[in-house]
Amino acid sequence: MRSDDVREVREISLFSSMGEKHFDDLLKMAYLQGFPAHVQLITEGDSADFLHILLDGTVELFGSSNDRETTMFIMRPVCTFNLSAVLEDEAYLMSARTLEQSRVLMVPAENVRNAMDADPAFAHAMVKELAKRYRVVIRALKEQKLRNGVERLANYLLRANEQTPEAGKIELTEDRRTLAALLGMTPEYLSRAFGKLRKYGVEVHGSEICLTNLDDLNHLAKPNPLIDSRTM
Amino acid sequence: MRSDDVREVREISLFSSMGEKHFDDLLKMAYLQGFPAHVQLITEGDSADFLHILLDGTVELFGSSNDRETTMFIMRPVCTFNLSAVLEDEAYLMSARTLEQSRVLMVPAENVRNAMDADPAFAHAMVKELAKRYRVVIRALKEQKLRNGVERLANYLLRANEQTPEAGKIELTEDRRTLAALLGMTPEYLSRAFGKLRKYGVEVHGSEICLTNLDDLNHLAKPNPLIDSRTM
DNA sequence: CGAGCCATTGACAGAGGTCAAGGCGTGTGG
DNA sequence: CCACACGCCTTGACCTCTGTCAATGGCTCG
Repeated sequence: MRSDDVREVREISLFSSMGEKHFDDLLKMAYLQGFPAHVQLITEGDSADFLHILLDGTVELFGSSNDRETTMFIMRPVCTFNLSAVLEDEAYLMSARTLEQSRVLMVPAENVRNAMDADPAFAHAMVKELAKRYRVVIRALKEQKLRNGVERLANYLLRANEQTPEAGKIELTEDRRTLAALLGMTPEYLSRAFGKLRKYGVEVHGSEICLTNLDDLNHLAKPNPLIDSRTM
Repeated sequence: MRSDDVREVREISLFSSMGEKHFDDLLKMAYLQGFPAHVQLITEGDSADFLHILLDGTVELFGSSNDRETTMFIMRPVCTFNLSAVLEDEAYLMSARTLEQSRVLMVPAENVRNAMDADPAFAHAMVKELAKRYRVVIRALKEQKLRNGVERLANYLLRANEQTPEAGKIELTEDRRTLAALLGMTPEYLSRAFGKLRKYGVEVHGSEICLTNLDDLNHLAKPNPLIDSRTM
């Protein structure tokens, strides 16, 4: 790794509090690699050789079974993925692919486990990261079991609206197919779900969505902080 | 806590490797409490004051939103629950109730966080526990998104069959309502799902289920180790 | 023996998936 | 520059999955 990169990595919160020596050991044999869009980084079932840390770009975590596939999460920097597989020294449970050009730091799993044992500050940061991820998954499972498709879309739009610069105007960053899989439905049904939201003030113009009646939309979606406060 | 209880708790794997002093500190102000069946232990949204460790009995974790409720997990000893809320010092994301008479160790959240910082062996055990729980949830989310109701039931039966003493003969431990909620469906649909499995050799006699044609059932269920290997 | 809870069943309705067709934008090669 | 192909999104028709509501019957427990 270039020394510029090392400095950059050093500063992200996962590593900033760890000891110098342990940090150097951790990055031994680590790669900081750039990938184009639509490259598969991880295949579920493979043994967890590296902890991946997304520094730039977008990565999709997805799962497959029996010729079906579903998007589990869309990851944006800075975050780790498949940390639990590394800690447990087991197979990855999710596959990963880039959705756009991305930079990923790949740290050998062995190094991570050693650093956890050697450096309490790093262990602490990893625990925080893992606990945070855990809560994201619990929220996703609750959403999947407690809401129907239209409600999931409505709440997704309301969450996106929280993070948008201009309130009421959302720019969808993922294509329809990916969004549908993330929300747990087919692209066809997603189209219809948008249709059903029209009378709640949701206007669709390609990847730009306008919310013109937040009261009605909130009334339909009934957002719940124990499901929707997802700081990912 | 009685000294008998302390000895018993000391031996469970979460605590066995930690230092004597840290163990004593951890259990300060801790309660080991027995509960009858059908008692609510935790309400989602409350702040996480205690780490709960199930020593005997059965506990159901469930989530609610908008007048709906769903069973998230059925916990059997020995295991922790709502660990992530304790580590993050945030609100519980799931409620908990006993399904049968149970004994639960309740450790003040503050003590857990202190012990994590003070005792690397304990921190290590907590990380393992958290990583294990994380993987259970990921599997549950994959199952929910990648399988329909009948397939979820079929795979549930196959998993139960793995842990039963007499192969092909399963004793269901939860009532139909709870099983249905765990599998993400209504009790009525669960009944019909059992009906659909009849021609795959699934015979229902109350809480006892016989699997008389494992080949056909496997062919329908298509179990997948990345979803079904759930050691909970 | 009756009240009440639970599981099942039937009839029906709505949610959501599948398949096929068509429109629209984009890129490419002639 | 245009024609065409291709991929993506949408729409319609249709069907399956799943939920709702009501009725029934078995079971437990007073």
